[in-house]
Amino acid sequence: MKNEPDDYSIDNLKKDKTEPWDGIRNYQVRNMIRDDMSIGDMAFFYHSNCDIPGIYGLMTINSKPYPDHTAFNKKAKYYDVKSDVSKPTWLMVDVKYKRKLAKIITLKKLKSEKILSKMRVVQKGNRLSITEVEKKDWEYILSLEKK
DNA sequence: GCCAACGTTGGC
DNA sequence: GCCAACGTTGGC
Repeated sequence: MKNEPDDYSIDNLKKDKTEPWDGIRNYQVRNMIRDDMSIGDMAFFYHSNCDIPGIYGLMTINSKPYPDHTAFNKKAKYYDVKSDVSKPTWLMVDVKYKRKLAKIITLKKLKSEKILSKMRVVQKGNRLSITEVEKKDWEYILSLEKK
């Protein structure tokens, strides 16, 4: 799950413990939140659009999907006039801090690993802020932390 | 800051 | 329903 550290980083989450992952305004990602996420699922916290893009920490999904109320707030950055309170377009989940990685797994590193080349996050033109991680890739990435 | 890639919008 | 124009993402 990507976020810009200038906006909200792994250190912010460490301090806050849990946080609503709001601001998703992409249908593919919305569907992933709606259909594919369960409480207790693990996720990587990825820093994007920064000096060193990559995986910085681990967190867990800590809620069921629920309406992203920031879409109803005219003053919010991600206000969406088309999302109706009675039938919300956008959803979010709460995430819970687990730990920071001992070593940042950089995007550069991910790209250099042939075995991970099928991961969406390393593919050209991928713009999804949340992408699925297969179990084998998850485990392989965690093994890189210890190298 | 540049720009490729992609999603969304809206005229037709 | 097509597609040009525009906006956004995010690596570099």
